[in-house]
Formats: sequence, C-alpha cells, structure tokens
Amino acid sequence: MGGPTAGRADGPTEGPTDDDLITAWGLVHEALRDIDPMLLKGVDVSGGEMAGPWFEVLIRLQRSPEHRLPMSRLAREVSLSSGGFTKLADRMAHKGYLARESCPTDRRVVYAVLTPAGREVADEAKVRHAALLREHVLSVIGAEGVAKLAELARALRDNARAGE
Amino acid sequence: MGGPTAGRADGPTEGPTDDDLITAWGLVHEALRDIDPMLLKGVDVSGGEMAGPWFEVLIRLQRSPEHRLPMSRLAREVSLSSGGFTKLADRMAHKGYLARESCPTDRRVVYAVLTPAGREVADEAKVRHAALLREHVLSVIGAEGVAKLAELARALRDNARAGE
DNA sequence: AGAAAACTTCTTCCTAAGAAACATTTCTGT
DNA sequence: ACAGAAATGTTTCTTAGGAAGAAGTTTTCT
Repeated sequence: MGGPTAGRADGPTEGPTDDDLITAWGLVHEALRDIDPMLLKGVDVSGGEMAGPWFEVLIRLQRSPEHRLPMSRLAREVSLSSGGFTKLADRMAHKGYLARESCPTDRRVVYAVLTPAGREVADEAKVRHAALLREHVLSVIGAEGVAKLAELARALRDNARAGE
Repeated sequence: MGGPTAGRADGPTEGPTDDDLITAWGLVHEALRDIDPMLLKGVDVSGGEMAGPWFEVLIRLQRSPEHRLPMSRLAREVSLSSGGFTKLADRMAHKGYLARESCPTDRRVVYAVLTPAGREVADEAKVRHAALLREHVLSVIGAEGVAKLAELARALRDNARAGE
C-alpha cells in the first residue's frame, strides 16, 4: 500500500488520483449506456429497435467473403459463449436473416450465412446506424474527436488482448 | 439518400466515411468488452470477480451522504429498471452489503443504505479497481489519454441526456 | 493404422434483467 | 377539500445469456 503506483504521490503535476480514474472510466460507461440505445433506434426493418448483438452479427457477416463465417468464430467476435450464440443464431434464422450451412472440408464447422433478406436488412441497418452516429456522435465531438476516440480505443483493446 | 449528411461528400478533407464511423464505434465497444472484465478481477472479498452492477451500486452508495440513496434513484443511476433493481437489492441485502430503510418524510421511498460490511467491501473494491485501472488503462494511454477520454465521454453523455 | 487430444456444435439447467400490472403514497388543479 | 394524475417500490411473467457437459469430427502423435 502507498507504493509508487497507488493513489496520489507528492509531485504537483503528478498523475490522476484514484477518484479521477474511477470517474473517468465511469463516464465512458455512462456515455455508452446513454448513446447506444439511440444508435439502434429505428434500425430494424419494422422501424423498431434492434438488439445490439443482432446488429453486430449482421455487420460482421455483411463484410465477410460470401457473407458467411463459422459459428464459433462469429460467437467469439461478438463476445458470446458458444451456447449463447447457438440460440442467437436460432432466433435470427427463425426470423429469416441467416441460415446454417455445413462446411464440406471440415465437417465440424457450421457456417452462419446471411440470407438475401438478411443482407437487405444488414445494408439498411448499416445506413441508418451510420446516420445516427453522425447525429449523436460526430456532430458532438467532431471528426477529430472520433479519430482520437478510435485511437485510444484501439490502443486499449490491443493492449488488453496482447497483455493477457 | 445522398444528402449532405450521408456518406462521403466531395471535398478532399471531408469527414469520416460511414465505415470509418462504424469501425470507430465498434472499437470502443471492443475495448470496453475486453478491458472491463479485467478491471473487476479479484475485486470481490473472496478474491473472485464482482459483477459490474454490484460495483457501481457500492461506489455510488459509498460517496453518497450517509451512504444511502432512494431505490429508484439508484436504479436510474446504474441504468436498471425499477423491477430489476429491486431484485439486485435483494441479492446484495442477502449478502449483507446493504439494507433497506424507509423514509420518514415520504412513505413511498425506501432508502438503500450500505451496511458496515458493505462499506468495508466498497472501500476495498475501490482500491483494487483503481489499481487495475492504472495497470490496464493509465499505463496504456497515459494521463493525457485518460483526460481526453473523459472529456469526450462527458461531451457525448451530456449531449445524449440533454438532446432527448 | 490406431489411440489420444483438441475443437465445434448443441442441449440442459440456472441466473439476471426487462416489461407490464398493481398497491400505496404523494402531488396538482380546481 | 377532493378527484385525478404522477411517483415509488414490488410482484409476475418472459427472454437473453452463461456454465457444464454430451456427441461427433478432425488433427496429431506414436
């Protein structure tokens, strides 16, 4: 306790205090919680909200070759457990957005592939989501702010993944 | 479609493209998803993980006068529905971290108040959380990065709350 | 070739949180 | 003063997601 990395040391232009750090991180959480619901408003075809995971799955499949990815890889990318993603895929398949397709070379893997209807929804969702991002993010912090935010986020993510 | 606020316009130093925006925002999500679990590691008294909402409740009660807040206010602050928070409070009370206390002046409101045990847990959790923030955030983006992040987050949050 | 190890998907059970309905108490307009 | 509106907390019902494990498939090692 009281080591060089804990709390405030003695220099006048030292680092942030514990409370500064906690407050800063809390602000990030609050911002995301307040904004995220806005960014998916009216994104669904029916004009309603679209659940976050659905959107992420659609976007990732949309920019994948042949609009398909292995289930397990997709699950990892959207931070879901394999079991959880199986059920999400069931729901999205039932809605007609994606279908399962077995891989000929490796019979363990099952591809999740976007249906034509799903691709249409994905395209539409992407356009609307981008428009909402311009309205609620870009217009607030500007292009510089967005660039800086992306830079910081990338640094944090890469460090987290590499670190442990 | 193709209006002045959609996609890339024509100037050479125009704004970010739709994909730039979506990628940037996606990076923020990924960073938070990767880092947040690390920041609550070993924060619980038993050395295990602590659920995010628990930590937020403890922190907010800790810095409130008399370590107490009305249920509904606390629910709003941690972004839970009133019904959801009732049950979270039940669990935390069952664990001995907080207790309910009825308000004498307004008989509708019920205060959630930190027990001595809860205060101890909150203090300890705060110290450990701050140490993890230094390790996984401050050391990566520096004091300037943290300050910039907080500034951007605050701008976004305030705009979101004021806007609609 | 054949056994062992690692992977992928799916199933079952459980917990967490939202939505809506409701009872109680307070506030507001007339 | 009083009827209606609003606020507060709880209960009930439904859904999303995690953990553990089963079954089948591929890869690797001997």
